[in-house]
Amino acid sequence: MPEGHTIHRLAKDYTSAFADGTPVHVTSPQGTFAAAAALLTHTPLHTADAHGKHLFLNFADSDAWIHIHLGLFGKVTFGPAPAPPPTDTVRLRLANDTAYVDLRGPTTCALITAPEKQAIHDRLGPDPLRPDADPHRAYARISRSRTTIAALLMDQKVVAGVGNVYRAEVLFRRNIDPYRPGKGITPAEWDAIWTDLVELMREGVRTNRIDTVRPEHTPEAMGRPPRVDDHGGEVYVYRRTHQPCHICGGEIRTADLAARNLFWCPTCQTQ
DNA sequence: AATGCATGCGCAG
DNA sequence: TGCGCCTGCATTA
Repeated sequence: MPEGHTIHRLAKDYTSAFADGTPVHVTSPQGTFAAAAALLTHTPLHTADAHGKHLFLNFADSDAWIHIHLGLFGKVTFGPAPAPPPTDTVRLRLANDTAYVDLRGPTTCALITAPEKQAIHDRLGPDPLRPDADPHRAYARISRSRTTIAALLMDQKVVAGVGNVYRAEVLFRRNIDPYRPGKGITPAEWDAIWTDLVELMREGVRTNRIDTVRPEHTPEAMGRPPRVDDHGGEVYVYRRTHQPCHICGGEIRTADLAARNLFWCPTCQTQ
């Protein structure tokens, strides 16, 4: 689930469901966050903010923030009131008269101060989904680095919010060999990657899934049988190992890169 | 029932 | 580079 688009979407969804000025019932059935929940409960949610894969919730009359990071398998479930009895893995539940939302399995769910929140912003790279993002900051690091562009795109200090799916897909869309060192990436190439990330991730926020296949390459447009990728979006290479490339028909390859699975088409990605 | 795997990340060495 | 951590689901036995 969680790449940056998911988190920005969650910020919107938390806001629209709970930041209406009415008090929110905050609980932590699983227990770990119970003390903090008790401090915040019965106050209204004020704002939600997202930077990369980090989500922040702020409650009225409090300068503290709930800092949430979903990690690899954190999940958030929204539903209408009345909320069902929580299962014992629910780390954080918000509930009001109309809705509830449950958080399970996050790497992080902690109450932090405003300076601590700022420190997180400071250590994250520009986020293609934030209006204040400066892509040149990312390029300054990339253009100095001998690390592969595939690894750099996953480094949250370089770019915030890109995960394994967007990494693989944007490199495919730009025909870029994932193993090229960052310092070989030209300003024009980085500009194209960044522009593509902005477009793809905005679309991801809107649809709440990752679709990267251009209209002219859909199975219908290519005269191929319809296809459903098993993670809920239409993609070119992510988890399509040994399947035919939508464009050249060659086999999609996979390899370990920095403890993650990399997917790419060696025929198309030669730039 | 047990195992493996995942769109993540921080830490030790 | 490898390990642990958070959870749920699919696959294997």
